[in-house]
Amino acid sequence: MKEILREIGMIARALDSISNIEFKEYDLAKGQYLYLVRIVENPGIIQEKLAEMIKVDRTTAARSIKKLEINGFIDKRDDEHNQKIKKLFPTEKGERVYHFIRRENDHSDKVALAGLSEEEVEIIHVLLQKVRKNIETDWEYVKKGNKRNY
Amino acid sequence: MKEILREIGMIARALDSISNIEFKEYDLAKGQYLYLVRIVENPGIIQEKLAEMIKVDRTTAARSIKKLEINGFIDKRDDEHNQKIKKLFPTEKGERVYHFIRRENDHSDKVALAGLSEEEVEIIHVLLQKVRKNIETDWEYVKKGNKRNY
DNA sequence: GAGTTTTTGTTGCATTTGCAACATAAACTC
DNA sequence: GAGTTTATGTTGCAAATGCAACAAAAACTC
Repeated sequence: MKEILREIGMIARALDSISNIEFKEYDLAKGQYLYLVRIVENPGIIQEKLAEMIKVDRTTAARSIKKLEINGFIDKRDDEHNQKIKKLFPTEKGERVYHFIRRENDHSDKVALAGLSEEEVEIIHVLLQKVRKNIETDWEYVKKGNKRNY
Repeated sequence: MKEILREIGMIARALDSISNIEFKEYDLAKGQYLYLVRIVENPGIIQEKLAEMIKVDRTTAARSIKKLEINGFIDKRDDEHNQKIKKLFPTEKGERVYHFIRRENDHSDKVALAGLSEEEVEIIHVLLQKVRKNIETDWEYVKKGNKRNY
């Protein structure tokens, strides 16, 4: 069995660690950059969907988002037709910081992909998307309290 | 810029989340499976190296390992020639649980790689190793307090 | 081999994380 | 449309996480 997932774990932890260190400069606490980029790119998204998108616990997302709001990076707005949901939008400050996050993330992407040809980048991208889709099915299944069989 | 790293982050969080839920059955707390598998596969490793291998903060590793010891999954042994280091070894209980972890991890690998051909699995494996090597350089650099330029 | 730097390990503290458990609006069922 | 189930959001804990700061052994420098 090829240990794909161990490699992925190492890469993800290393990157997350780097980002968290680098974003302290913008007063973003651990993990908050994840939420902010998605809110900027998907304005109006609700936190439940955001948690699914990022693959993080609902309650963790709730608290990170609350903190983003308190610190003025995003706004929560009521929906006209649905009283229950709160749509998320970036503030101007959030938009501004977004550009720094993108710059950093793009740099990390470049570093990570150094030495790969364009075709290889294309291939790994496609394959990773497949892997992600494969695994998110199980994630949702297990998160809902179901038991996998193996 | 291909968003490779975002895919990797999603996959890693989903997998980690699944594993943590599934390993509670064996009284392994969040993240502990990471350390245990590496100790079984690299008996005698010291915690500093383990932290580097996993790509986690030294102090986080220290505490996870302490808990693994308290709960009887591993032993810490003194080195004959070096008073400072403590070598880590699995106990019988640790070895036993290791097999369940491997079974689970192998299953996750299988799920993740469903629909990929053997060649594709080989390719993604090779490419991920390259990416991991690329990024671990930066991780060590930033963890030591250096600043990246971008 | 004295002095310096690096390696390895620890503890204190503030923060994030996530499961359980709850609340209520919305959607669905009959 | 009353009753049930699902979707969305929250709060209370208990635990993991990670930075700062410290300690001491080991390795290096001259």
